[in-house]
Amino acid sequence: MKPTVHDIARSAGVSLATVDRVLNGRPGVRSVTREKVEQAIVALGYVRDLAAANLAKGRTYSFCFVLPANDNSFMIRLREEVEDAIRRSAPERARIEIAEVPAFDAAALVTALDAIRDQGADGVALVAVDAPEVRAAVERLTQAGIAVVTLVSDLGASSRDHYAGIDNSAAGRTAANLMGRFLSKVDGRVAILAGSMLVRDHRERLEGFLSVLGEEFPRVAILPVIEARDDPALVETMIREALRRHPDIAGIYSLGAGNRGLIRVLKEKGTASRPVVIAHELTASTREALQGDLIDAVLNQDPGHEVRSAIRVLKAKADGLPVLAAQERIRIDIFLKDNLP
Amino acid sequence: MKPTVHDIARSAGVSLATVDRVLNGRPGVRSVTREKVEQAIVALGYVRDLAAANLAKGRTYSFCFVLPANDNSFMIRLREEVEDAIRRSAPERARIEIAEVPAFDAAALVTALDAIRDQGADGVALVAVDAPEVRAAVERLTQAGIAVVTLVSDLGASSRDHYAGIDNSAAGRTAANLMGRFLSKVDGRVAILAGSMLVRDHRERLEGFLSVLGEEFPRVAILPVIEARDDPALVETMIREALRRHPDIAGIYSLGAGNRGLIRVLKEKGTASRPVVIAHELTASTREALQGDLIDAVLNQDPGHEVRSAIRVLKAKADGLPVLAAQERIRIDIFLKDNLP
DNA sequence: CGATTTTTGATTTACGTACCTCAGAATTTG
DNA sequence: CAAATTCTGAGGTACGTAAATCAAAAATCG
Repeated sequence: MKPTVHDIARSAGVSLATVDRVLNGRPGVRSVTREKVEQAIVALGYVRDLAAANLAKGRTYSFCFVLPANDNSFMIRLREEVEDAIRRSAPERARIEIAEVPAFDAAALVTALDAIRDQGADGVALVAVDAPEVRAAVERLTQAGIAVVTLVSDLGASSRDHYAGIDNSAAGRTAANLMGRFLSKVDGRVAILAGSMLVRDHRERLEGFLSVLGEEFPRVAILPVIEARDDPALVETMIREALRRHPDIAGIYSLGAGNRGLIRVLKEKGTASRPVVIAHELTASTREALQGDLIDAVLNQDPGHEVRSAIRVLKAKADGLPVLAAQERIRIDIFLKDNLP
Repeated sequence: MKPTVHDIARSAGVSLATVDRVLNGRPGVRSVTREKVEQAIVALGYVRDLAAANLAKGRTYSFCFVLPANDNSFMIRLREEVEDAIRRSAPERARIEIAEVPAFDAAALVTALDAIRDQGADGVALVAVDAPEVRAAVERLTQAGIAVVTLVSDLGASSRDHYAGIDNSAAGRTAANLMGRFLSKVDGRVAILAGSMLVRDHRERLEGFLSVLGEEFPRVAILPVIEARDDPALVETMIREALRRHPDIAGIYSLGAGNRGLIRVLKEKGTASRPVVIAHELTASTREALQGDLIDAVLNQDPGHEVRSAIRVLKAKADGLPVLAAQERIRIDIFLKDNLP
């Protein structure tokens, strides 16, 4: 049988109250006695029953997800996943809230974070905008004992407790590897389509892509990066223009969002004469394009996993427990049309 | 505040005991009263506090993992993951045991399963051998109210509650897609290396591989399947022989285990003149081969995820709760050297 | 109708932990 | 050495649910 506090009290020759004082770091225990109790804890291999403890404490976790008010498919999915989690949070003693902030707006994000700190919470998950003032706001949160997890997009060198998202540099490198091999003996140049170089994840993907393509596939030439602000309409016109001006485009790496526009152009070109295309995020449109042979591969991060992982980590941090790194690693899914879920 | 049994009793105008009778399906409640209580439950949105309930019941889950006594890297990892889970099971009111059975031995597996049924347990996870007598034994388990999850290898058309493993047919198709594209303009034939066609997952991978390669890359010729019983030494000699007899081998799909032997041969050939190689399962040796440019891609199933998922599902089934399908889908990881974890 | 059976209520104990109070013991201080 | 202070013990209540007992009420039967 699993040892309980009673067993420890008996084994250490002290009362229940003293064991409780030691376990919960309350004052009023001589160091000699404290050690006796601690030894008994180790000897018996006692582990506190978290369920019972939370029941006794009447503890409810209070978490807040700060999400950008973006309307691209991915962010919509992400929000839905959080809402799903909220629905499932009832029996898990967790109260999860969503705070929406304007996208790419560091100041608004800071305001939201400070508001959370003032109201109090056990943990915060945020899609980070990579700016010094955001780093400072996160610092204030952790200082206040609030667990902080960055979601999807990380915050460089900050005091956040955890990052629930993919390794974007590895994603870029992987895309380059696939692109290089898919192009194989084909001659031609590669176009890169990004949202904005102001966002950390896009920058990292680009960097990884360029480094591997340069090192391992030096014969593949690269066109200047096209920044289309993740906007389908803008993507469409810019890609159309690029293909017109550079008829030798043999590959396109779309590392941001707004792929609907890209896919419209590809559909016109047709399956046979289109370039090799690698894109990010499995959405309704990229999935359809994959199945219709308009896109060759989609690199994906699963927003459901990211949200659930963030919650698990926030809970663990709130309880002062370690996290299972292997479980919380967010993987880069590579989807071809043959392994679509 | 979350409603409790007391709130329901008050709201339905009955006593706590009656609410308890309804909630736990105990007899002695008129259907009129039962309905009153059930309406109150719905109206208040009551959800039973599982933690408190388990505490009260003193419930401990008892699960058993039936694993083949195989010594390939993958099965060793799988066993380690279960052992890790056992270590972490203390605070989770779960008692997990491992039962080892000879590999590929349906009779032994049946004996083990029946023994578990006799001893009693809440759930069983097994690496299934696809045989009618195993199906029958699983049927007996589920009849006895024991949850059954197949792990890694499924059992066709059986009464198992869940399968914690990858879609092997999709894995084979994906391998074919990558192989076809990596070969690109190269002429030559593809060799397929399998463990045994008696195992369901190998059969499914082969099937998927052949179908996509045949349909989408008809110019790629395929050599007869080499069965090397997942044995590194045997793999080595058979592959060496195949390469000698067919100097035009341009690709190798290794869909089983024993890749150490394959890699030894590849190392001799050298990075430049080796064929395109796609293998399964990320182990120390395949990882090294990937990094050393001896293998092009590794399709992987994460044993840690499989084990944790199996446990989550067994718990849910034991509690009569639904499982989150999206969370429990085991994904096919595609590793190139650029996205190794 | 009374007797019997079924249904319901009231109450208690328990699970393992947290947290509180109060009294008494041990220790330190003046 | 007495007084003040610091520890420690004993006991209780609570969290939300399960499970049991026993008595009372209601329904059903002959």
